[in-house]
Amino acid sequence: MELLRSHVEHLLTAALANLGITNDAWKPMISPSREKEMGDLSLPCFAFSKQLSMAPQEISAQLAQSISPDQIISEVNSTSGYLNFKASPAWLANQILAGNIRIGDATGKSPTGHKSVLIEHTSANPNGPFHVGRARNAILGDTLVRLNRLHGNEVRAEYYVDDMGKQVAVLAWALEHLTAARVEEILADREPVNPEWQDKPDHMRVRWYQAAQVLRSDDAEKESIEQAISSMVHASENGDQGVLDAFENAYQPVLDGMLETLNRLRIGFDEFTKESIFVTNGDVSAIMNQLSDLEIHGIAENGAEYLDLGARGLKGKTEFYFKRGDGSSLYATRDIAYHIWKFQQSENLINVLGEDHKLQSKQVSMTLNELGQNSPEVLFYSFIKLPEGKMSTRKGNVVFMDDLLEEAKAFAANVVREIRVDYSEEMIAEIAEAVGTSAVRFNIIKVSPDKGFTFRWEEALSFDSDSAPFIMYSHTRTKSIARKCAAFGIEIDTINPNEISLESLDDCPNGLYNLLRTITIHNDVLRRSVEQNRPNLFANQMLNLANSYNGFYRDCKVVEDGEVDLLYLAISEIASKMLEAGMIGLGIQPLEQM
RNA sequence: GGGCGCGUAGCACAGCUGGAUAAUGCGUCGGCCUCCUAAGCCGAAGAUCGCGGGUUCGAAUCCUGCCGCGCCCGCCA
Repeated sequence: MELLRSHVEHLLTAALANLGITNDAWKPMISPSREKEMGDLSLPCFAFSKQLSMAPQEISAQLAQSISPDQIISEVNSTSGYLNFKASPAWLANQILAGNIRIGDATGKSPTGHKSVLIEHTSANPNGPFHVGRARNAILGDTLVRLNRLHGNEVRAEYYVDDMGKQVAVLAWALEHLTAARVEEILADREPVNPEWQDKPDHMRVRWYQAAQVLRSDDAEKESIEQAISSMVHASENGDQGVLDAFENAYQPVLDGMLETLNRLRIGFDEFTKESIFVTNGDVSAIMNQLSDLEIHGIAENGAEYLDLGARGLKGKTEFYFKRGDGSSLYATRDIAYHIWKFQQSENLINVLGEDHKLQSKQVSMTLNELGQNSPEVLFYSFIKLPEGKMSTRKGNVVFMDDLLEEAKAFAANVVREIRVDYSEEMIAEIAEAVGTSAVRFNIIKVSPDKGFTFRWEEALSFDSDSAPFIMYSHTRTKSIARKCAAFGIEIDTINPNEISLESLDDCPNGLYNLLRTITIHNDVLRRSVEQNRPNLFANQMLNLANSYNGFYRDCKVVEDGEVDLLYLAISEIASKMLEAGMIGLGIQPLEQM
């Protein structure tokens, strides 16, 4: 698209000069045409009106008159004050066939070196299985990782393991002090564990955690329990290796279970960093000392220390505490140490956080700035609600990701079984797994992260035109065509794009023209999506690409009467590769057939 | 009470670096399988872009007030 833009700018510079406009202020005003019927790029002429004392319609009409179509631009027209440029189909096809449109690779094997990015996401407390709400973080974060790779960035995906807070302490305490029978007795009034997950430690051990939570609020001994937990927390914060080991033994199997769920969604990490490291290696106390030297630093009566971020413009609650009265650190303090370490790994940091972390994140960023550090980019997302209200583990008002994935797979299997009667059960299972997991991911990333949305089973399991299976389906059509052509003895890889005749494009079918145009802007959308950390923009582009391919499929028969149209085949193959790369970028699993 | 975010057809949402007739899916109504996979395609109906004010040649988009919803306002994580 950049090439088209610079060509249009070139044509316009001359045309506008004739009207007496010599500055460049109009250049950023050239934008993709909203009315696709009219053109690819448009220039609104309203702004020239005053300077030229002419009606905008008249200006655009005169400009259209003075610019004649060429190899690249097949049409220049003027409507209601807009000057529209339409790219020539043959030129578009030529660009695409010549490989000037980047297909990309989301696997991270071939970063083209835009920049390096460290993305931290998920970082969920290892105390129980993922529910749909917590999983939004992982899906959003992993998609960001993939899209950055597709864009050519070198990405490292990080999970920050909270291995020393109260949550782990509660879990460790429970595992040490409660028998299985006691746990079930305490949780007698709750839903039992789904037998399906009886061997999955995240589902099992969360029972201990939940039982402990009950005891902490109701039990006669709750004070001594609280004391026991609190002393474990303190010991861990002082770097007590015995306690830290006990914590690890408690949470590691839970974390493994959680990662198994993510793995099924094709979500993985390059590195796990434990919070405790920054305490045991001394970073945290060094930072507390630095913070104590800052001008905006303050001390409470009991010796606790804070920064007065109000002095730096923070509104609302302005004291940011980084040290407790007993001298120990807080979560946020350790987070600052973690960020400083992360900045040593990469200049560009992105965090994925729930909206409940907004204030905390702001405080951390401001403090980092005080220490002369940059602040990370943060993608915040709103929570997923259930029709009955907020998701709450305590009320049993949750949808576990493991259950959703099973449901999605079963639902997909039913669909496949119904419409592909000749498929084996093995094939059906494979397709259903891919469709189910892809659909779950896509349904979460297609909506804007700052929109809180309500989880509904019928929508999560919807495989209609706005979903991953729609994209997957278009892609399998490309595969089906390729197989058919191979059966005719055509080796796709041996086709030389330069030898394909573009003559037929003088009368380009609409479906083909639309596909060419969608392919051309594909990378512009990707760039925007990555730069703005908004995966939903690219998700939408992928729907458009699939939709355009379907139009091409309708209008252009690659194989007809036993004859293969090489131009159509070449375009179909490029669309296929672009679909596949984009699908991997969104975590959708491409299939040969479905 | 204060801070941040959201409010677009019956439902769910896109668009928000200001620009043309507000895009899409579900649902509703109608059409397309002797033709590369119909999980598809084509068409119809359906919107005072929460309400009021402002800036502008032009506002769903920017500013402001109000209303509604969400999140936060721990020496928790």
